[in-house]
Formats: sequence, C-alpha cells, structure tokens
Amino acid sequence: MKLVKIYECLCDETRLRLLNVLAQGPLCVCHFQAVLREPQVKISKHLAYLKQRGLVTCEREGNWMVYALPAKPPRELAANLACLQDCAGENPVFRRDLARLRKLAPKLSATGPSCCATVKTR
Amino acid sequence: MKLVKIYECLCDETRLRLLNVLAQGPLCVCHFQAVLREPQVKISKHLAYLKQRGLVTCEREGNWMVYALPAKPPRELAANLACLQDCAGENPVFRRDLARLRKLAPKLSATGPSCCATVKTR
DNA sequence: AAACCATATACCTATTAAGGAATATAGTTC
DNA sequence: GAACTATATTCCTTAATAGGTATATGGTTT
Repeated sequence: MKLVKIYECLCDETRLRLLNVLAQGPLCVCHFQAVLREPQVKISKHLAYLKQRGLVTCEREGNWMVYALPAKPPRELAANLACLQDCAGENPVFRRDLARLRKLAPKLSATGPSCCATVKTR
Repeated sequence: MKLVKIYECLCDETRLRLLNVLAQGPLCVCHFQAVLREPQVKISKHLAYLKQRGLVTCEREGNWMVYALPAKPPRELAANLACLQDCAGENPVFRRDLARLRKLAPKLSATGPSCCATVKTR
C-alpha cells in the first residue's frame, strides 16, 4: 500500500473521524450518521473513498452496510492508524464522537458487529 | 497544530521525500535538488508549502536557504514524523534519496548545518 | 409487486493543489 | 554598481476533491 495514498485518505477531517470511530469496531452507515451528525451523502461518499483505497472493508447485512477496518492491514496502514489513535485522544471532536458512540453502545450487540442489523435480530 | 493540516502536508510524494531527507538534518535547496533530482521550482514550492504550515523552519545563510525540521515539534507532528520514518525505510525511493544524501555527506560539514554555505566556509 | 428502508451514485459548483515557464528577489562577489 | 548565484514568486493550465441536491440501487416487508 502506497504511503501517499494513506495520507490522502487521512487529510480530510470527516475521514479521520470515521477512522477514529471505526477503531472501536465495525459500524453501519446510519450509526456513523448518528455519531458524526453529518448527512448521509457525506458519510457514504467518504466511506466509498476509503474503501476504494483499501482503508476500510464493508459487508452487507440486509439493508445495512457494515464498515470495518481491514482485518490484517499492511504495516504502513497499521502504523498510521495507531499514530492516529495516539493523536486523536486530545482532540475534542474525536472525543465527542466516541462519547456519542458509547451512548449508542448499549443498544448494540456486545458480540456481533455493532450495527443496526445486530440490534434488530436480538 | 491541526492533525488534518499535517496530513495535507504528507499527502504528496515530493513533500514526503523532503521530510524524509530532513530527518537526517538541515539542508539547503540546492542539495535537495541534487538528492531528489527534481527541478528547483518544484522543491522550492513544496518547501514553502511545508513552511507555511509549520512543518519546517528555514534560515538564510548567505545565498542559501537552509531548511530544517522544527526544533520542538508539537506532539502530533513528532508522532507522525516518527511514523513516517518507521514506514519510509521500506520504500525504494526514500532509500535512494538517503543514499544520494550520504554520497553528498562527505562534502558536508559534520558539525554545522549540512549545507553549501558550510561547505564553502570550511 | 408495491411500498419502504438504508445506502450509493450522478451531476453540479467551488476550491485547492500540482507542475512548468518565465521572472523577480536577496544576497554575494568582483 | 554590475554581474552572478541561489531561491522565491507569478501566471498559467490541468486535475482532484469536497459538498450539496436529486435520483438510483439493492434488499426487505407486507
């Protein structure tokens, strides 16, 4: 994976927020909307951008699309995601997102992918 | 320093190469030209870009402009520069740049800023 | 199969950036 | 001060990206 391509993915705030949230576990688009409070198009397009460059994977579950970080990310990606985690803790926006995610968490399955689909089937 | 701004600086290959070389120590523009084998305008403009965003500092020494990484970079920057160093080692382009820098090194002062100016005055 | 839901895509506009050619600037040397 | 050197800036063209509105797609439910 080309280093520049990784950084291109990281140089947009919305995408940083998506990746920061994803570090906590897989999530579907509608939950991203709730956590980031951004319109569906915006979220969807940035996820598509990330997916095309291999920064995230996705899987359909019924009506929902569940996005996740790659299971075995290449070295450069792993390093940069770790670095992002390291830096994101200080930023209020990222912290607020994680707070909202946590408020959502009780409704999510503890075991399955943390998504609407899982919520529904339980 | 905003995280996104850092990544904006990192998402261009020329700038990555500049920063990779700078990790070895300060350097002037003409040496960057020799190491990267890129035209002066290109180097100069990318250095200006980096400087404006605080990723590098510069100081005039006679006719030469000596660029360097900031003495005390903010946490996020330090983390990302370290990460870059960690990743760059595998990339042939970065390695080749460092090899060219080393070939230049004997001509450079061991103590002062590794630049033409220093070379001249010794 | 029709209505419905979550998500993706197409199309548009505005902004940003990259690269090159030519020229300007700041400092040095004679 | 005139010629010279290293570097910066201006101007241009081209390409990429962000964001929004509207619409399409794929799967589900009734």
